[in-house]
Amino acid sequence: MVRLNIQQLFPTLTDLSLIKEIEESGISKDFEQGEEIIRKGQFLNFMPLILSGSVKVIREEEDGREVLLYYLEGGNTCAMSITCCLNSAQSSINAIAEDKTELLMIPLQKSEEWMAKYSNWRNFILMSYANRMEELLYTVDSVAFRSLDERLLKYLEAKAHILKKREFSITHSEIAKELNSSREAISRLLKKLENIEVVELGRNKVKLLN
DNA sequence: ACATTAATTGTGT
DNA sequence: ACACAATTAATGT
Repeated sequence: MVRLNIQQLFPTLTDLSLIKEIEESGISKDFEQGEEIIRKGQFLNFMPLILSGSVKVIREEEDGREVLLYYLEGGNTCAMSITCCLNSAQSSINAIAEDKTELLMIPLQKSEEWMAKYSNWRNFILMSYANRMEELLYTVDSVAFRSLDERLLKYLEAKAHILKKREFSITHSEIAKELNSSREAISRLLKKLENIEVVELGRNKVKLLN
């Protein structure tokens, strides 16, 4: 059943002997919602493939400020871990399970071995790297050029997409933290959105309408 | 059921 | 951004 998952989730991995190797050396690991997967400063000795659930990738400052970089879902891999693994550097980001999440940990040596051995694997890594880069550019310019209300709406939509839910239990200050804004600003914008009938609010609750 | 308290949200400056 | 008010949920009595 792992094989089925891998073929469905990672359609570019067609080489059967590669899939067999992945099955053999991948270690599956479960994370509960909210659990830390990778901490800033940690050394990585594996490459995580996401089988199910979703992961949010956060950039965090020492003073507690943070920005949401992007979400990863089933079929993705963490691009940061690639950079990190190549030069055995410390992680520069935090990754948190946004949902109940299942990962397949690929030992670093295996990944390197497969890079040389399977063009499938090499392309997969390259492509996911390129995709993440794209996502990242998108968030960079939304931070740089978009107003906070646009960002808030995008944030909610991205969250809805990733969690496959339109209603979240989250507080205004948690949202503010992820967008690196203030709680008051978010409260006020959310209320505007509520008046425009775009969202419905409650304590610990934001619901996207439409 | 009611009172107390803590957390979350609202508002004016 | 700050200070404080208001509201809501959780908990104890």
